[in-house]
Amino acid sequence: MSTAQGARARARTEVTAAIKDVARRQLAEEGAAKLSLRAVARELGMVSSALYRYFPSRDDLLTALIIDAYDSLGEAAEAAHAAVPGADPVRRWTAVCEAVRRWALARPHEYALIYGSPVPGYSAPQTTVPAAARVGLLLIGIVRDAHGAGGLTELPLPAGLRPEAERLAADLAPDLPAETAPALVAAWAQLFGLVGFEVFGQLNRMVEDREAFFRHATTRLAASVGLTASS
Amino acid sequence: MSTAQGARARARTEVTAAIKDVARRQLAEEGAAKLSLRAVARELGMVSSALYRYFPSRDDLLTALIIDAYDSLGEAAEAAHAAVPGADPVRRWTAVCEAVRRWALARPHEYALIYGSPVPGYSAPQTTVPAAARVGLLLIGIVRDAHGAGGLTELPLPAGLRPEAERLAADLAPDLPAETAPALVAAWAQLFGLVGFEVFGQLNRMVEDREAFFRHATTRLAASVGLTASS
DNA sequence: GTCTATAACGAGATAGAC
DNA sequence: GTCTATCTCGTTATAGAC
Repeated sequence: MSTAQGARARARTEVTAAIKDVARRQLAEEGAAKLSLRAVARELGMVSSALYRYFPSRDDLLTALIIDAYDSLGEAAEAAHAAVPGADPVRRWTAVCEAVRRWALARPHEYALIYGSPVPGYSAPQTTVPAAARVGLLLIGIVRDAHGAGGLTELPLPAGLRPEAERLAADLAPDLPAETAPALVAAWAQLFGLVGFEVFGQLNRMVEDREAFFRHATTRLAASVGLTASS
Repeated sequence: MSTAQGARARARTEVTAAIKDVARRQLAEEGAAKLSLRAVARELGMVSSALYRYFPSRDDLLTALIIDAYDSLGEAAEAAHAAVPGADPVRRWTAVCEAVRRWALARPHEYALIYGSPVPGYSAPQTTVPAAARVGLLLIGIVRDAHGAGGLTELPLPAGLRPEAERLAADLAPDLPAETAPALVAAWAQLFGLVGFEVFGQLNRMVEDREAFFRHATTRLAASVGLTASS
């Protein structure tokens, strides 16, 4: 973070990074459930007790890896969003979705860590929330911009969902019409359904041109939250 | 299977079932990655080598659990489908989606086994494919019936996706319009995105009335494959 | 033939004494 | 920080009971 750090502090961040790198490799080979401080220490030529100076417990190391993964994904999504020229919200939406997909395909094990099965015996602390929210906030921002430009389609909202929609909207996007909020949450979950199916192999032997399939599906997702082209 | 089985065969199926029951409990407690033949044997008062009469390897036990889970889910979905009175395809669609959701919420660990992160070092054999396909085939059948009744909405199909759409349609539903096939696969993946987000806790502290949220989202999924009410 | 139990292998994790 | 004794694991060979 800060550029001016003493040699001691720099050494500490370097060792911390090395620990996380090795842990990530173990994640890929054995899965998060078997992540073991001892094995990480062995691979680093350290003794396990030395690791506790950097991470107080295995769960804290896991938490750090989870936050890093969310942040890396969020960064990739934000970079893709920023790189889209023009103001077309559908283009921005699909660019973010594509970035999520590419990130997940490049790092399937980190994807599994944050969007796969929960790790038995581990419960993520609140610390992970801000990093986890980045992609969602980005998607909300796209819809908000489109709404500001007057280009949001109206969406259906059954009477039974109205209370929940208003609660959600108050939490997530008070400036958007209430019916947009559940549509956004649903689209967000559905995006990760599409990505997860590809990353976890459920599309094997079924979809071949995944690029085209995914692009079409996410374009229709954009429509499902009220976005229309070049508004 | 066959009702007329000797005492020997009955004993065998009973022991097989007991092994799987204990294994399922271990799945819930430790996760699939740590499923251990020895621990299962210990809990059954058997010796580990005896299990090899029933399952040639740990992976074969895992495979059996996976197939059972897919079949249990498929059965629940098919029962829900059969219980819907009338011919409204949207009602049938949402009933199947609801059944999938309820099944997953009641058995989160079995859900994780089939739709969560892959088990490290394990690769599912082709034997799992028929059981895994049941929910998908059910959804295809609903759309096919609606199409037969002349009640399918037209769907957009970008030029770039046409070859893939036709390949998919030839594989999955030759009697349906080509543009329906990718929409169906996408809706299928998105359904499990919605379910997975709820089961794995991603909706915690966000969506409260999950019943209403899910119903609305799956109703809109039905529309995304071309279904309309009471056709 | 069908099953269970004993014993063992090689590999890896783990706990504690030093 | 190191070493050792003791656990776990999947899997196999073998011998004996029904």
